[in-house]
Amino acid sequence: MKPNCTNPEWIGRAKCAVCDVRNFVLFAGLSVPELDAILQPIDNLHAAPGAVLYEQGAPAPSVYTVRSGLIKLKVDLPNGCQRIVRLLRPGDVVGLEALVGERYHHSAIVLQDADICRIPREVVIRLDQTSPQVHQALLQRWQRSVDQADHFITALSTGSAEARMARLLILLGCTVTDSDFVFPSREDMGALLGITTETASRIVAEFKRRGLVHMDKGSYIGCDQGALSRLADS
Amino acid sequence: MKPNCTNPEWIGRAKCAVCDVRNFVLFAGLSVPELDAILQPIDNLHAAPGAVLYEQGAPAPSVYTVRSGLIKLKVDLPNGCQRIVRLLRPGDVVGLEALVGERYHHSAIVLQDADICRIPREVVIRLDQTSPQVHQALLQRWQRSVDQADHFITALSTGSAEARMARLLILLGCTVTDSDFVFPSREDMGALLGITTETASRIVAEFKRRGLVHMDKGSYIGCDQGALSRLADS
DNA sequence: CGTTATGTTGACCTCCTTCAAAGGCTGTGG
DNA sequence: CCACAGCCTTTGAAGGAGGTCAACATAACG
Repeated sequence: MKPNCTNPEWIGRAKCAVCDVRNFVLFAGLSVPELDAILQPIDNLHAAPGAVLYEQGAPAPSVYTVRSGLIKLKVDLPNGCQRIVRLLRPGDVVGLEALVGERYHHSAIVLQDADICRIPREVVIRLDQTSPQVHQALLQRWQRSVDQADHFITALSTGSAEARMARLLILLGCTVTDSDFVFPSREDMGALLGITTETASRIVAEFKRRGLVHMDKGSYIGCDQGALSRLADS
Repeated sequence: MKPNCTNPEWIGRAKCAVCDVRNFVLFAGLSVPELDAILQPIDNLHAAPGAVLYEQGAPAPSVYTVRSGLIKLKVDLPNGCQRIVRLLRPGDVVGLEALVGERYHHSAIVLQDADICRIPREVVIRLDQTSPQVHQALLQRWQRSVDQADHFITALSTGSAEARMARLLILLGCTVTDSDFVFPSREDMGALLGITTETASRIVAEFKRRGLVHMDKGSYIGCDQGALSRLADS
């Protein structure tokens, strides 16, 4: 068995040179020698749901890239409530604020079994300065964060609770490539959409009754994309 | 009268070397010779409320820096509604997506008399590659966009309409340095907070009755920051 | 001075929250 | 294997917050 990031058994030093997602994550475009020079401080992590990558307000020494799984970025509000402001999926970069600031702005928590690379900020800063490709990729990731935040405003924080839920399911449905996909908890759905847990539960239950989503014992099977899209545009 | 960006009469070629906001906008850190080399294609614009810098989906040739005034970024939703996803103020950069993409993602519209510099994307891209200071400033501006978007999610799209309005007034209150500050229309407030125009009007009227905000014929005078903060944290 | 946008207010009703209780799944220990 | 606790989901009932539609007031403007 050769060490390979795609092997779930293998945790530890990342081998980005043989990493399947290398081509669409941060280091796309680097040559193998370039990669070797910076691989040492990079760690590959496998995290189960509930694992915390970092906490809001904590010192920010590292940036993370998501190789598989699903991560939520959560903000604690002054009144004690919580709001999820982003969902991060394979190819996304987490904690970019580490490159320009001292502390993380959110708490990053694993929602679905995740394979993650942790990269010291100094490594990324140096690469950003020496490699035009990495630099360009970095700008694109930053813009991607902005786009995702905008999507949370326009799609998940606007309109009726039903329409928001339909849009969330469409967003999540895009990730259904592996069959072990599981729904977020109703509580997380509420925090994603700015509604209560009960309302989230009611709407999902109603969708199931209407045949818009199919699931067996909590695990996702499929959904009626057309009907959901119609609800989303209402 | 020497040509100076801070002179409202003077519109046209920007003289960033003598620009008062140079030190806190994009080109901070550049030497005067460096500035001279890239000033030619930069235009200084003075825009009245309602002016459109660019439209959502249009080709994106330029980036803008805000020297004074207030700009809104608006998104048109599939159902015909509109949502404001950001407010941009002096020191902010507008249309960063031009640097990594072909088209603008929002419509940028002037809310309050604005003084703006329009910079061709090629100029910024070149500076980004040649000047470490500009490069660093660019990353910070991008992160700032993310932070502002997050703030729209957590502060202006979460909680009761009353609490959102209080947070919006606090946000706007920070800009009250000049006395010609004017409130956004109730319609814009609704689009900012994800509520209807009528609800926005009701809440503002109620705030005025309760003495939380003071205004004379639509022009802002002052507000009770303490009481607003208490409402915002409810 | 009429005309048109914008702000305000009322009445009604829908949607969502709140509080409460019941049902289901999982793990643990007897 | 069963009993029980704990957590999450579901559902109910009541109330309130906000949307909708309409009328009216006020300011802006030619």
